[in-house]
Amino acid sequence: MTSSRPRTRIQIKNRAAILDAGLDAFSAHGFRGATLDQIAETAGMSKPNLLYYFGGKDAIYTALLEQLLDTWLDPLREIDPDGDPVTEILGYAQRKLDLSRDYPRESRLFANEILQGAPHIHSHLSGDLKALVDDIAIVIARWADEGRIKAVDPRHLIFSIWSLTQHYADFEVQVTAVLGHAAYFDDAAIHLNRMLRGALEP
Amino acid sequence: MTSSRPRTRIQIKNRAAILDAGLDAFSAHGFRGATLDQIAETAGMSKPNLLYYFGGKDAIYTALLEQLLDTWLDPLREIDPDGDPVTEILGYAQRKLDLSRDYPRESRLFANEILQGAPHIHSHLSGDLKALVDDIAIVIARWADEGRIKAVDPRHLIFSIWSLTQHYADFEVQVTAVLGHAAYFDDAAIHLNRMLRGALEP
DNA sequence: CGTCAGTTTTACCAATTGGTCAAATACAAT
DNA sequence: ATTGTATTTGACCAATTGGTAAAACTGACG
Repeated sequence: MTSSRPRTRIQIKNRAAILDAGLDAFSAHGFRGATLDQIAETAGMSKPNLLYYFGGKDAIYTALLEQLLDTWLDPLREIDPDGDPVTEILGYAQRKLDLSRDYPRESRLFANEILQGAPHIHSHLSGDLKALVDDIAIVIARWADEGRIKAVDPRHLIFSIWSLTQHYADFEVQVTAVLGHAAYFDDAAIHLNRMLRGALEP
Repeated sequence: MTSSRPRTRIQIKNRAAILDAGLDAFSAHGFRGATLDQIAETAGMSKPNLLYYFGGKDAIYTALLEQLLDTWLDPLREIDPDGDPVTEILGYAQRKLDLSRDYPRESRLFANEILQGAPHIHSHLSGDLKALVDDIAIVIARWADEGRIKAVDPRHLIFSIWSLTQHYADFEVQVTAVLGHAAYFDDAAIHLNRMLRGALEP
């Protein structure tokens, strides 16, 4: 087992290297498709050495998922129920798009986990995540009732924002191939802003 | 090697069973994560028997991808440049959503392939797919120029429709967990129709 | 210098994986 | 019934996989 917190500098460094290598592997090949040998090599150490820091493949994967879920929902929590509806929703979409741009591997790790049926985080989805979405949905429903945004299904609006923004990380290869160039996040931001504004402004 | 076309009834049946089992496995675990043993068991035959019909793991995967790409783009081709813009675009989105509902495994297979960097279909993406999107983009750009839909980046609009609709297949577990129930495609259709209409109608 | 926890390496293992081969069996046409 | 082809099986294999055990090394501190 892994001690709850790393102590020495070398532990901090090596655990970070392993998690980074694991993120590479798991986000690209999924849990079963990634191998410890591959992770160890990317991390620049031998497999037994890697296993000195993490109890096993599961431990690396679990650590990555926990670390991810911790920060993944923050943008949603930042929505201000007392703010301007369109500004708040567009701001949330922009923050999610920023996450796709800055943490594409994390986005793909999450996508892989969901694609595989979310075996490791199913309880999180129907627990914490559902509760948070339920809260925000009430706010959005109120905004719609007050006529400050167009009528909309709050939960499906949230799904839409998730899909629209995560797509640019998860399907990066396809987006790049179709566009013929790589730096598309600014254009995506303009497009999503304009499109969502059109969909929301009464 | 596999003969180009199956001949006997038993070949047709067994090849279909293998492809179906392979679709289960590959869509859930990706190429590397799926195993021949697993596919053979699901298909109800021994591994050597399976390998009598397909040259190897790659052959099954490739056959699935080709079969998929063949039909995946059809909805896009059905867009009528001379039709009503909003009707055509909303109709396309609806057809894509129908695909997500009726062929979720195929959608996940595609998502897995892209997540892994599209090693098997990269040339298809920057070839056929790009060419087709380029064509449609011209039509959409004209519609926008003529003021028949709001100003929009045509290619990013297509990405948006892809992400919005495929999300309901690829992230099914998450959608179900957050909603608390499973039959959501009718609601999704209403939501997407309303949202896209708001984003497009001038 | 010696010591001792912290770290790394070498050698290894059992299970799984993709795949082969030849023998055995089912089946269709004569 | 017999023959030739299509199909299936059982035995097997080399490579890879996740993981272990113990020896060897490192470096800070008394």
